Amino acid sequence: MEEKKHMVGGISRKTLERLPIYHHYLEHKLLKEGTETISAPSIAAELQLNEVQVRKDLAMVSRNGGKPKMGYQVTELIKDMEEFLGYHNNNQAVLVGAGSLGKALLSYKGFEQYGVKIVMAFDTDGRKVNTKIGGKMVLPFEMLENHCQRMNIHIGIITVPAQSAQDVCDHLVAAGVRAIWNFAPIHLSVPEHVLVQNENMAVSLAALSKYLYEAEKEGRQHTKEEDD
Amino acid sequence: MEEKKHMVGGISRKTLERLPIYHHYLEHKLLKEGTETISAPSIAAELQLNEVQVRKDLAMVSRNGGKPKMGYQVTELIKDMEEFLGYHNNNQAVLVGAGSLGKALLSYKGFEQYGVKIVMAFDTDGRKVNTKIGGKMVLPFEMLENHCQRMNIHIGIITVPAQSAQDVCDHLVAAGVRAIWNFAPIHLSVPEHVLVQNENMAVSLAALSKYLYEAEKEGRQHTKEEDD
DNA sequence: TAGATTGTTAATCGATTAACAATC
DNA sequence: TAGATTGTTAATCGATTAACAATC
Repeated sequence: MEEKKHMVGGISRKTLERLPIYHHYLEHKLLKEGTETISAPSIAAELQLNEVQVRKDLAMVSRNGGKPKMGYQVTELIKDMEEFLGYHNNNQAVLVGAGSLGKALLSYKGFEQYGVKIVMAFDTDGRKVNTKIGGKMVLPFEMLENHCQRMNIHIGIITVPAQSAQDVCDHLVAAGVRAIWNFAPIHLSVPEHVLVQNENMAVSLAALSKYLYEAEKEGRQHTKEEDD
Repeated sequence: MEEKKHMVGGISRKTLERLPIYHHYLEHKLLKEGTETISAPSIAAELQLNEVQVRKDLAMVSRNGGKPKMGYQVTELIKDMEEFLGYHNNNQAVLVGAGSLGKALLSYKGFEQYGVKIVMAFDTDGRKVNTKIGGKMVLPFEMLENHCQRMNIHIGIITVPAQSAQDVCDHLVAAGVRAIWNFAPIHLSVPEHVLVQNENMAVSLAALSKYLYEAEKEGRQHTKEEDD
């Protein structure tokens, strides 16, 4: 019964994160240069990744594999990646919390390409309710469960403040949502069958800032040593 | 000379990501319950993390450590975390690309708490230039280098489309920026001394969607087996 | 004291990287 | 053929988890 959480369909989360980067690179490369075949080492060099890592990732998704000396057919590789990533899946998602971050996600065009479509939003703020953002209706929060159940929606996005996030989460779960993308900076408690992915914007920037701070501290020390 | 990239000031990236979660939990707990001391095991239980992991993380940031049987002083622990994370650093950042994502980041209140402040934005779109978003001026892109140099800004945020990202990145580097938070879904080439942190919204959602898809596929298989 | 909790050392686990035989 | 590239097995590396002695 126990599943390995970091593996999904035999593929690691890390690989899954790299695939769209390859995909974007390949599409662009193809469009610009019309290259027909490409090798793992050349991708690795371009994206500054390890050769073996790229080879393994590609081996993971490629149906027919590559040919020694030639590499992979670009168009075929792109197709295999899209298939693997579920570009054609058309999963529907709802968003709760039409604040500035919610608005940005509603307006963001990049999701549909990956097979996920945000179909509507919910908010408790009367001024936002019944407006359209990014072409999607913002509905009153009370209608969440009804709509999600009727439309059989399995993905929920939480962009409400921390204090209401758990409540929103509970309603999403009650409405049958199985996967939650959480932007509130708190830990959500959910039943075992529900997936939660946390995304904390502030954390990312804080980490970057901390890195910079430490790097510059080390830099100053080096400079000092050199001055001696 | 070679540095371990995943370590910064002796702390791993993973730990750095967990610290703000502890911080938020502690502040909230303190505010709500007025608890004076807290133990690593109780935090671990609440946040569904491993006990040892929490203990190690806390040992990393805590100045005076905890007392056996008692645990940590909550207020002290909060202070140590803030100190460690650089809440009081007041790093300045600029953002390039005032599209919907850029707007959301400009309006987001959560960054300043972590010691980072976005002070202005740049865009090439004449309709956006000289407006204010989230209280911050949007200036013409041509003024980027001048302003960044004069204000000695070291953090840049890229929220432009993929095709202009490398160009924007080059300008930021030329302007003296040392750390870049990149939302464009491409690999940026930068000099060795510049830190790049990639953030791809679509990838996160794609990964979640893929997980869900696989989980449901497995679920269906189980159901089938049970049906037999 | 007894026992909860700390801090640390050792074992495990996963992901990355290196090494290499197979092959076009 | 020779050599670039693939796919895979083994070694390394980091992060997580387990075990345990120290201590209040």
